[in-house]
Amino acid sequence: MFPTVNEQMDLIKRGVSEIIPEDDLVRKIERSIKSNKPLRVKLGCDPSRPDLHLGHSVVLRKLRQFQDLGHQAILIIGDFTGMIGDPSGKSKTRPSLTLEETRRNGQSYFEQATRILSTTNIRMQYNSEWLGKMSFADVIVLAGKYTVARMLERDDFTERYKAGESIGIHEFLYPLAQAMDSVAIEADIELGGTDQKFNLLVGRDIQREYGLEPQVILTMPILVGTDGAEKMSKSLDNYIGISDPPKEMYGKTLRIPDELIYPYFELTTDVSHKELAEVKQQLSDRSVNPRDLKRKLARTLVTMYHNAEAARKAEEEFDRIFVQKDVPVEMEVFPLQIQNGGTALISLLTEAQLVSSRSEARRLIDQGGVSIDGEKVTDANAPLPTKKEFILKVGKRKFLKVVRP
RNA sequence: GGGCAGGUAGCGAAGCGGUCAAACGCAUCAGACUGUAAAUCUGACGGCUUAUGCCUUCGGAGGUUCGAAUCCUUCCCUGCCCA
Repeated sequence: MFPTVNEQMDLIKRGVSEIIPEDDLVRKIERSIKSNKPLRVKLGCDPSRPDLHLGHSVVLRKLRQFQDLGHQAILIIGDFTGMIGDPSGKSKTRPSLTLEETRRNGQSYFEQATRILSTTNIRMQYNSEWLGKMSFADVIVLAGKYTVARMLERDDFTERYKAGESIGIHEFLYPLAQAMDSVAIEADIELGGTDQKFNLLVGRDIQREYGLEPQVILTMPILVGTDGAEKMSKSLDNYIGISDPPKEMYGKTLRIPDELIYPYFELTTDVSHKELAEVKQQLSDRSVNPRDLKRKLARTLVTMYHNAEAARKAEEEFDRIFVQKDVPVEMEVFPLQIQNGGTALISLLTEAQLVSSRSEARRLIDQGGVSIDGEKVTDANAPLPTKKEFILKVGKRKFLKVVRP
């Protein structure tokens, strides 16, 4: 029923950053084969930001591989911490989510995750189920199993401590809470990004404390965002969402810096070892225009999350707009209200929400960022064309078809 | 509980009675160049019917002053040291 140990390890090791400890993993797999029992592979999810992007896909894809090998995927929705509200770091005390909201987000997370995961051997659990039942005494007992010194080993704690920044006591509790998830579901393996390494390791210690066999931890590289600098995240707006419409997904991909072409191929697509090596070669000897590799990457991604036809169309549209400098085939239509005065263009820009303030509209016009039917508008007070409809372009890629009633 | 140092625009960080909507850097946006890449250059970067004009901002609330981000009072928040 299960592939052999070697076959399994071969697939599992692909693209991972670390497996700790590797021989324990081998042992667990051997035992799973012998007893014909799937391993429980855990992945924790944060329900406060339910929009999944390629960054999440890296670890989800790894989880999918475990499923394909016949193992059991367990998604833990961290609704408990979501309900408390996590004021850690810079983010001002995040309003706590209600139970309803966490459920809704959890559901949405699940739906998106199953664009990558198989729905057959998957389980989703909310951690409030067990964390919510713990008494204060239970928490103190749990807290007693770890020490401040060990907590401070975590990189970001060390740094913040040295820098004299605040660290809330509850922040020490989160790794422990996460560890309790592993205890509750008796995880065999826990996946996470490399930035999760510490938390995952705490899980091992705490499982041991509760008399369980420690989980094997498996970390995946962190995907750099489209800005080429920071970790991909929605709040930094440097992400490619797995639910992004084809055109957007294609466009965003083509806009990534060249250095990301290889890592993106490696971490977010299924291309074979051979193709990967080829890409690497082509990038280093410049035998292929990096743009073409990027186009291939973009097509691959759109095909994965949509389909080949969508990818073809997205590429066509992209070329149309940016290579031929033409306008999109379809664009949003804005019915023009009756306006008077010479500032109608500014009003139009704000009303259509293409800019956030009138000052911004003026600024854009002054800088040549606005055009009507391909003609740059330089005078903010120029009247709008009187024709029945015209095309407004704002910035590099915002188009609007304006029609008169 | 005591002492000290801080809280300035998305972030970092100047300013310490008028010339401050607030230097500078980063991020961002627009333009040029390109492969809508990178790098580079130019400009913008609180809001308003664009105006050598007005309005709202420098943790909160009061106060002193012709005038406050800058001085005083008080409150809140953060860090460090001592207990």
